[in-house]
Amino acid sequence: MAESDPYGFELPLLLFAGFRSIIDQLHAELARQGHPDVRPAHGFAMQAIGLPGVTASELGRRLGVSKQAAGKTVDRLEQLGYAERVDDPDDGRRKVVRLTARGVDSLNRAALIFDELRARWVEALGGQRVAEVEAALRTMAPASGFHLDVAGWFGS
Amino acid sequence: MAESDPYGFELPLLLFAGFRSIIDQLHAELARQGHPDVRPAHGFAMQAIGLPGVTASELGRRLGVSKQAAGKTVDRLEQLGYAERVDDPDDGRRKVVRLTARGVDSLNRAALIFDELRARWVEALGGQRVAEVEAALRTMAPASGFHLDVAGWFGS
DNA sequence: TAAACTCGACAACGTGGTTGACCATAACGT
DNA sequence: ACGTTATGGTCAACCACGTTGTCGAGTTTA
Repeated sequence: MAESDPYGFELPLLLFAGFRSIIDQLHAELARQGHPDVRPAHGFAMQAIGLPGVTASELGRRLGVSKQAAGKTVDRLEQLGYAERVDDPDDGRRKVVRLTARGVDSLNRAALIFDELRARWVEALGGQRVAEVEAALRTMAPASGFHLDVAGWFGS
Repeated sequence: MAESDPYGFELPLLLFAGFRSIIDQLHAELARQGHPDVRPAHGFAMQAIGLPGVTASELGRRLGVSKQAAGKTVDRLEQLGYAERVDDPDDGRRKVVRLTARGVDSLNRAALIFDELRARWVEALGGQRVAEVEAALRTMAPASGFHLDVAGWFGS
């Protein structure tokens, strides 16, 4: 049992608050830099698409959602000008989703902003403490291959 | 600039993975203990309702969403048997949302499970390291009064 | 008492998730 | 070579949860 000092429910709250504060700051800065329409979900989807591009089905697998849901996200990204669908010449069924120049730009900027935000943590806490937090989290919750169906996961 | 070791984008991923892993374990255990239908969003809403109960409008304020959205969440909780609406005798407009016995039970169980999950972190990392993580997060992202419109926030 | 505010509800809509169905195309096993 | 199976993309219907706008009923306040 853990009748230690803090209540156990604080830990998840803090983790979420940390996550949310970083993502909010990212998108505020992204908006300032010419990408006001990107939502968190779009950023994660674009990250999953990557430079080589993917099919909608594969995107669904990476994001942990159905291919139909992935298709809808691609629709949205296409409509916002961040991705495009091109026919695969080698496979008549496939349409490869690729990032547009604008999509790549947003991803590059996001990477820089993330580095900058982490630097602020280092400023406030020291590099060692931030590294310790990361190490602790890596131990308890590997961030590899997790699902990004945040909206659906939390709600319904 | 932060051209240190890890890429900055890993930190938010780790924070989210930590949050999600705790919440997922909580709900797996909650399901095992007789509450299979509670979703994360419901838990947060019930936490915001609390033992004294609130009006839907006030709940919306606490959760950072519109009163209509809060009302829908209450509909859902009512339908699941976790909350009920009772007329306020002192104010003909108000209907106070109160947790049912089942709602209170789920909240009590959740508190115990949260403590237990934190204890697992302490087992794996040591009490001091967990406390340091919490302290770091408290510094960077106070968990007080934040918004729980997770689904809407992440998506649309 | 009249005006202003608040609460709860209804409607319409946007976004993103789900399943189920369907057709076109590839890949595979006789 | 050909029929079966698997895969990819899309359409339709539905659900959950958020939004804004409107409205009637009840309270507060000037």
